[in-house]
Amino acid sequence: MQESGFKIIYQNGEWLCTGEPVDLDVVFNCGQCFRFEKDAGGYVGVARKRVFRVRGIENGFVCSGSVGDEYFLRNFFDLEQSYRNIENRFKKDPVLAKAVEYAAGMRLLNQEPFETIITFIISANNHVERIRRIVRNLCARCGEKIMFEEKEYYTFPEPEILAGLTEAEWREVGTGYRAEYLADTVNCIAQGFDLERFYYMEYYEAKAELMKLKGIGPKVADCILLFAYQKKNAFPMDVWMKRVLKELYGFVPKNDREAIIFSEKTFGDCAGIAQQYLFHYMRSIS
DNA sequence: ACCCAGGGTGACG
DNA sequence: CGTCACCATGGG
Repeated sequence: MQESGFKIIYQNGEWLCTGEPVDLDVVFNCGQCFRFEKDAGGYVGVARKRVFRVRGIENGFVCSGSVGDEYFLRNFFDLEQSYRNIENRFKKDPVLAKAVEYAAGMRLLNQEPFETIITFIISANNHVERIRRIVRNLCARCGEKIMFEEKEYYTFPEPEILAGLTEAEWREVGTGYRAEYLADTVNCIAQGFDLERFYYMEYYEAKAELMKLKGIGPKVADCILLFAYQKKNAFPMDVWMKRVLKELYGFVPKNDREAIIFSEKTFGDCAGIAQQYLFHYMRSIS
């Protein structure tokens, strides 16, 4: 891993994080995270029970609010990893170069596993804006209220809380036919299905293990492994990525397995990061 | 009215 | 192993 050289300074009640250019519009709209909303002063959202505001500055960003400590920022914004270095590597591929140019300043966020699991079960066969609304409904109904800048925000509910929801109540939140999967998976986790082990588990084993949960197939498992467990070779193969392969690389795979093999060969060990640039780029030009 | 969305499940060969 | 209907919801 290439060091990014990020420096974090706490001054005047704010956390200054500088080291590489960061584009918050890309970070929060590239489809990895559904919990941060934009306003005149940047983005505000909740992660790991902390409510905070982020705004972009030259060569970095600034956070204010209940951030807590420096370690949280380093982890959440993946500050140990140099994305400038990755972007330069990706630029050798002419297609990726365009995606990187469009989405420069992207960073993968390290999100909380349980939240990521639930969110991406909801994401299946769904629209980004609708996923946002469903997650917002869920948090407002079951999360803990936190006041910030005179507004209400809600934490993502713990497994024990969501285990109390009936399938009908999951439907009321707007999850549709996924309600059955969600009720089952949440109960499984609340009863002890261990989520910590995936941090240390090898990618393929972790993927197979995650897919034992209802509502988690190959694609959703890859999203969870990429967005929560830092498995940067995980490559979520969704409809947009199939369009990328077909329209930008002229490759039409017979099935998902073939598509993933092509992607591994083309994008290497950081395929998941490449996927994120491509996902954002493909959606923008469609 | 029709098509689509960061797909997964279960049934059937 | 691969294929395929079906799934609830709302926006274009």
